[in-house]
Amino acid sequence: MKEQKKFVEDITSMDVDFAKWYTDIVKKADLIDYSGVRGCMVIRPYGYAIWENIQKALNQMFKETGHENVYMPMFIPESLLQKEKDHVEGFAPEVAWVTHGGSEKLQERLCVRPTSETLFCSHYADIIHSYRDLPKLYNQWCSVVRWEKTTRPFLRSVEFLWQEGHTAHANKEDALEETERMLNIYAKFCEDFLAIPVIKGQKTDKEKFAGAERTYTIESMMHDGKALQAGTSHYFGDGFARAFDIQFTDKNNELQYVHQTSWGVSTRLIGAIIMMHGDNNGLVLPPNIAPIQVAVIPVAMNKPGVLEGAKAVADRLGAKFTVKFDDSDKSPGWKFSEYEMKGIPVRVEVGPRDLEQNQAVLARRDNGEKIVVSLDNIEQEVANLLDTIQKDMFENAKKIRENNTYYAKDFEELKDLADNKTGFIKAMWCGDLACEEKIKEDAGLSSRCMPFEQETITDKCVCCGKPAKKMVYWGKAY
RNA sequence: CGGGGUUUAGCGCAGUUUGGUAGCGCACCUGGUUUGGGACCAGGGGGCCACAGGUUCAAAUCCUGUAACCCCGACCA
Repeated sequence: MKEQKKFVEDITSMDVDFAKWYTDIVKKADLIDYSGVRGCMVIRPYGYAIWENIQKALNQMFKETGHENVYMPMFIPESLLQKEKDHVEGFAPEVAWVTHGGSEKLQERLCVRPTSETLFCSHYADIIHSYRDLPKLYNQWCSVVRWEKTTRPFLRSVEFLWQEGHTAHANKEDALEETERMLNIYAKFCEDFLAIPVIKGQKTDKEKFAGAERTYTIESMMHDGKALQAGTSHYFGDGFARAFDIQFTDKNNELQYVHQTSWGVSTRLIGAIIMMHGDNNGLVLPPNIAPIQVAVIPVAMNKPGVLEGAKAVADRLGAKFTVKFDDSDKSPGWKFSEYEMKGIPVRVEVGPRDLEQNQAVLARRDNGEKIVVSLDNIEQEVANLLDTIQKDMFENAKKIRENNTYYAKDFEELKDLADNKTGFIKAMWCGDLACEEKIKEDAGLSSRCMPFEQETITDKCVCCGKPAKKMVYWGKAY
């Protein structure tokens, strides 16, 4: 961020206390409110509107690739959850249980879904019989519950909103292709809509999803250099199919197990937007996801013609963009700060001087620049500006990531970087769990992913010096 | 789950040391003047001082316990 005048005094500066800055924004931009239940938040209209835009864009991409939306129950009988061993071990520590219905104790307790693999599998076992039934490409939008010990709005809460796709395929190749396809969709969505650059790669066995054979991930880097897993796509092989007995008859009249995938992104993406783009004046939203793209503010609106003139500009822009016209009797300065806090990409000021000269002032949220444009082609000017802002925000985010990405050739370098920098560290790895654990233990870094785009830094593992198998991104994560 | 902190009006806080009428700023309501970076004047409304027990003539204040939230670490979308 360039040196930018700070207009809003009651947001903690991000360089003073990043965590406090984050919670200030989340509250002051009216995204959430805390609720009476520990770790659960009220998502307020403005925050929810961002989520609705995320849903809208992703839903379209899912449907274009043949997926259908469904809804599964929120309760999972204990016996069902128990069916896949790795899966239950991964989730058991953080599930919430329902033990009573009214005053009656239940025969079998029900878990509130932490994720719905087991429900989809049990349903798929019922409805898949023939190769003609495949693939099954289902997705659901819902909330899930994980009894997290420490929580932060959007980044980690006890209940959160997400989408989970669950698909069943006739063979390994189709399933793997689906796993990659969905990861690519997530990556495209993050980059094109959220202006968040991501690194695509595979999780190590230690970090992969409970029950998965492979987990693909998109990893992003926040403003403070810490890593955030923005989305994951899992390949299950036929492990769940065997546990849940999901079989079909193939063309040769032989019984086969299906191969499955699952993939999800959550309201955590909203946290990513905040931490990626926000500044000391508040939220900064990429135009492609902002619930309000343009705020039109009349200045000195009791002067003759001003209110009407400004309203006319707002109406014209409203035909092409989502526009907020604010004719409340707050002072213009108050409105400027308020819409900056809320991250609205473009502000249009219309005052007596402007109307006299057939012009308006456009102010960019991302860098504070103001330009004066003619009213004649203001729609085009605003369209261009929104476009430029979206691109600049992405480029800026990329620069932050580049400036905070390091290389380590040996353990000493790795440790030194871990102690003195926050960011991604690229280093070679032999593939042994022991080394991954040692790096976590001694340097405080977790493996973020083995990127699809591999580089060769050295031929030896950064930890043990044995021959390296993969280049890995390491970092401190949210 | 460890370590620290907080809890008084919608929000942010003072008052607690030394017990004695519940306060300030912002927000809110009414009327008026204003408006190019969080306007001003006047009037007004709003509180079981987190909860439960004690001590006392008297408790926001002292004692005991409980809960919620925040921050920092270990585990996770």
